[in-house]
Amino acid sequence: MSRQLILIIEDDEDIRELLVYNLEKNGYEAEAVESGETGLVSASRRKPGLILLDLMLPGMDGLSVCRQLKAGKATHDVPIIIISAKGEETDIITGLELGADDYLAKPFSPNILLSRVRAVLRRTGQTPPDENTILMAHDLVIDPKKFKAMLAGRPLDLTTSEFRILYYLASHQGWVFTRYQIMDAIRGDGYVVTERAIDVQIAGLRKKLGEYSGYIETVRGVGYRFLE
Amino acid sequence: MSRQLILIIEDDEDIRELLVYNLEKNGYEAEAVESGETGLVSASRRKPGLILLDLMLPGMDGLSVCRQLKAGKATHDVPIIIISAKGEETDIITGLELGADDYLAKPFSPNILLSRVRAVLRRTGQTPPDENTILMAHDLVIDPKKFKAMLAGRPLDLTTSEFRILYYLASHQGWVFTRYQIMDAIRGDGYVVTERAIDVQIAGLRKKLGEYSGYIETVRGVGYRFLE
DNA sequence: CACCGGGTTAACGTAATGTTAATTGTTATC
DNA sequence: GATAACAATTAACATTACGTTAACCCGGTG
Repeated sequence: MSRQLILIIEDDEDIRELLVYNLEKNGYEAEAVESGETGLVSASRRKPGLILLDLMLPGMDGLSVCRQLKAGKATHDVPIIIISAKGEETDIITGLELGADDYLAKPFSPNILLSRVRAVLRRTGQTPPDENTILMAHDLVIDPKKFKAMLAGRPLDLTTSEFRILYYLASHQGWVFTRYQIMDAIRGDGYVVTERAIDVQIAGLRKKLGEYSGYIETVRGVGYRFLE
Repeated sequence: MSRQLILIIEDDEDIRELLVYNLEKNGYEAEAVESGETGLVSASRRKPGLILLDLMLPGMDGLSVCRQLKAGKATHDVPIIIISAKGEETDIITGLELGADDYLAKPFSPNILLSRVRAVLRRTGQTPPDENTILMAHDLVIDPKKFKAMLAGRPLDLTTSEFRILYYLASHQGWVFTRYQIMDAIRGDGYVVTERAIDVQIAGLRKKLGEYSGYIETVRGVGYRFLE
């Protein structure tokens, strides 16, 4: 395998240099651009093995870039690590839902950066990315374009919210999300509900999953996760 | 990296010389002062890599020195090892809670001294992990995003509190924590419980760690620490 | 308007977890 | 080796978090 190219989309020059320096020192090839627009061009031209994407960009914002990358034929299976400042929780969640693989909170140390990079590359290297944005997890197939989910071959009749919850959880298998993270993801920022409301949704989902209800695990004191 | 400077604040001349001698013999640069006041000045001037601080000082007492060091902009991330005579366990605990990294009970052997010094210096060289980095320690892997801990390849079934304690301790290997520091870390500041309550949690953890229960060491009279 | 599907809440039972207090075991010190 | 201090352990008890049901709310639609 040739050296991995990592594309950095980040407007802050210091951070850009820090990233390039550390990645190159560790044997990666790094290219840095400072705007979302050039990032998109570069991504489809050079097909990097990984993209580090700042969410806070002047002009075209990070989330749009993320969306476009995931929509582009040439780039939709390039893994993305989101870089974000603190207090951008909602954006991180949206980013993850859009298909980002991980995130990195500023400020971060070189060590953390590298371990994340390695982890993502290891993960995505093993499982060659699938054709569409269709998500497959165990016996579950979720097609966000058609808004349809199939379980072991039979279609699942889900409400919109149920679908979104399932998609959100399943798109990050094994990760635990708090009830409020889930709510943010499906209803938008700061939507206020009782914790029980989420439980009820989960209960509905599980009922429809039938014998596969175990796909959604509850993590006591924390939240829920999709089985890994 | 240049030679590490170690600042010693200790009024007893014999001990001071013993320390300087042993440290210099092992390649460290050592500076010794005999009062808290001069210690503070020297600390902010020369920015040592480590401070050895006697708690029993004439004039300004050691705990105040510790507090000031931790309050000072230039010195607050310099690691501190407390030196104390026996029977000052209360002071050790306050010192640790003020932010000291470790302690050394008099009388101590050169070997112990050096191993503590090395341990602290090694630790401070590495960047502390943030809330969601995967942690690896010995045969233990802890993934806070998945809320999952693996021990020698097998998943550990922990309660939330156990998980938090383990993560907290393991993310600062070798660090001694008082029972209340541990509680503060997992339940939030000022949560009130009996000391025994923490012991019980630790006991549960150790049981689940099985043959690896030794990962959590008890430090008599002080608290607990994760094996280094 | 009345109905319907989807979503939320409130109430309550239950299982899991955490805490206490009492007992036993261990370690350090004289 | 006796004593005191501390830590581990146990079992009873208290608390918390989750799951579930049923009632309610709301917007859309016949």
